[in-house]
Amino acid sequence: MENGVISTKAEGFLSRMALNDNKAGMEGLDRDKINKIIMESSKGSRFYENELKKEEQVNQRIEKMMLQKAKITEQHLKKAQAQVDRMATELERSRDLSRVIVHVDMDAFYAAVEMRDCPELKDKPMAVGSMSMLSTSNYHARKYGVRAAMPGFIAKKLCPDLVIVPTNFDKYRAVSKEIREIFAEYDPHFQPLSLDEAYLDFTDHLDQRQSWPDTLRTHRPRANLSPVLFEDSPSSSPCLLDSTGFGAAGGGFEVFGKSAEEAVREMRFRIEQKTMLTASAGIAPNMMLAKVCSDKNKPNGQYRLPSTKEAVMDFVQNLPVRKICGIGKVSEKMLNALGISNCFHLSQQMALLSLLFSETAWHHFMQVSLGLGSTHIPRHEERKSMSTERTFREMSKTEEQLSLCRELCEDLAEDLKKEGLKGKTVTLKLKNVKFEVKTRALTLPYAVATVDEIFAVAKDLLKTERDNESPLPLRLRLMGVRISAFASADDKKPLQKSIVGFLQPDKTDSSCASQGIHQKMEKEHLSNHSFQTLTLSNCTRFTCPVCFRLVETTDLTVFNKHIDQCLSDTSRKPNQIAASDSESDVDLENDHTECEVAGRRRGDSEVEEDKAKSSEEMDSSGAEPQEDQRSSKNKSVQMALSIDCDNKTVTSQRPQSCNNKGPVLVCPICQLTQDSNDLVLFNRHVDLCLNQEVLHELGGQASCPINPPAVTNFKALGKDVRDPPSSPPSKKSKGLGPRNTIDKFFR
DNA sequence: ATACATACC
DNA sequence: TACTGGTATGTAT
Repeated sequence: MENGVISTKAEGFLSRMALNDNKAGMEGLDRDKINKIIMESSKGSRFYENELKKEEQVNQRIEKMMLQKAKITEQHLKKAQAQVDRMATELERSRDLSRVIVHVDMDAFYAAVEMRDCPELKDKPMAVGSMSMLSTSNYHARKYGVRAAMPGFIAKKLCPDLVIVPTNFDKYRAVSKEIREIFAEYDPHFQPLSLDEAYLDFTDHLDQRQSWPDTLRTHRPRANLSPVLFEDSPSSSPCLLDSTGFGAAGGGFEVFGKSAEEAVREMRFRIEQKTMLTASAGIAPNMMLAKVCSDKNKPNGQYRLPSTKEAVMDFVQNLPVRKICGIGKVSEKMLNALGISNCFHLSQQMALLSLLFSETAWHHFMQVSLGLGSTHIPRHEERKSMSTERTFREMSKTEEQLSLCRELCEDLAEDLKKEGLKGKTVTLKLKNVKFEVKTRALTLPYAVATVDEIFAVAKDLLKTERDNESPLPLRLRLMGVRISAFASADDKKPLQKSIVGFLQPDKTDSSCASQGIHQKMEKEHLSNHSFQTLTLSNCTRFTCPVCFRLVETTDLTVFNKHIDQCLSDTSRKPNQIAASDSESDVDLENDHTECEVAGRRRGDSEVEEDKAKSSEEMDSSGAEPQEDQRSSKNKSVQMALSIDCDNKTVTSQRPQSCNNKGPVLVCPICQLTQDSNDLVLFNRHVDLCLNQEVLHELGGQASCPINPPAVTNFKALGKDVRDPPSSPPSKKSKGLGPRNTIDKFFR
């Protein structure tokens, strides 16, 4: 409690709105006065009302926790304590103090860049951002309580003279590149956390450094630097304060020592020379501690925590929990409710925490309270999602929402393309004018990347939300689209393996199957191999992956020709695959790019089809041509299968060998258990799955995001498959012609 | 798998 | 007038 989360009764609740002065340059502010202004600026706004609501939720969580706590007996605690102690011993044994981990963080990065480039700003309170939101503020502005994540209009009330500079990301990125070049010299495997921040493992550098001659540790000011950026900086690097001319005349060299502190000081010196911006750093035996340390002497300072257990424990005990990366506003408040405000309390209450928090949470607390953290920096991790979102003034018109949605999908598709990624899960994010946030996601059985594919899903999700909104319209202030579940090598291999297994269930032909596993093949080749396996195991007839017809030949060339034919039919047919492009613009009345996603969660497609079509309707199902509506849904699936080749209904076949499968059929492609034991239906389902996979591999042009139905579920296929959203034909034929593709596929 | 909350910059 | 945008992860269902 002495940490003073709650300092005035006025904010007895609403800790989320109050000033967050847990930040360098914000010590000793008149918090009450500042909070009063913040509250007055916000009160009554929709934002404020929503914060109130969220605050209430947190309070209830805390209440629930306190009730739990009340039920805990001495017995429980004793047992928990024993477990905690055991674990502490275990963790203690794993303590590694041998690494030297550094966390570097540029000081007020965006603001500093702007000040550097506009000297006018240097002695003014300034912030980077807009009237709506600030990204960061300089130290002068922080004295007024102006800080990152505060809206500009409130900042202006706190500090009427505040200058707000718009963000200039390209510039920050350029500076970021410069500092990363320096980081790389100390640790080629450094981990960037953002444009201005990184973890480095200095251990190896320091080892080498011990044998370096002075010359390698000597650096000279390259240019005259302006006076310190921050008038109140506690310290500055030695030897760069010569404002009279070039460097420190003659004696402007500095030889840096061999210690960790010296190496880090050198790195910061070089950053300042190169960018005219200052950085702060923390040096510690692990990442968790290094991060806290870098904040300690901010700005333009560094702090080294010695690599001894005593120093670490001493440091940690006095650490407010809020300083720990991962403990934010809410966790802090929950811990405070238990009388825990620093890490000493944390260690004292560990048994209790183990009973009140999830395993991951209390394990984290445990590590923190022992001063433990990662001692090696994880290698660059692959991204797990990609998203784009936009805030705007109230938007209620369906057509505007749709076209915005499409725009977002376009941006996302473009970004995906840059990184060559495809994902299976599309998530739509909506925030209404009351600041209530909703996310709606759908996972497809295959990865997608194009605008049309993503939009088809996002639009469907949006439509569903709109349909469920009780007093229409949907009044939005933000929309976002995210894609995740990226297709990766890890993802593909087991999948392909299972296809092989499926195709040869009773053959002991291990040579073929194991080839697929042993040979290190690229994704494309892996699938290629699967089809070879298919054809080889079936010797005289090949199944076309596009039209599913059996081709009676032993000659791969002949078979390839057949597939080429099918594929070129695919891209030519104006009414089918390629049809949607010309009308891809959002058009409420004639939106034939609509691709219903089958198997939707609420199972409401039948309901939708019955709905009367209104002029404001996103749904275009009512306007769909009815010619292909079948009395038998079964038949529509067959139609779906035949689309790419011709109009004939084709029954696909599978090797007899799979007829001896047991009664429970699991599709090897989508992994879903099928309800029916009918092998014909089952085969058909697998065909559909395979077809989609393959068509996507062949260039992603030919299919729309349909969930291949379970054998008992044939919803919504007839229409969707015939009228899918697809890439423009021009794009399709470019660079990825059928000929090339197939050659690559089969050779 | 989905939805929502928390956290970080 | 006006309270972000991008990513990861934890928690609950």
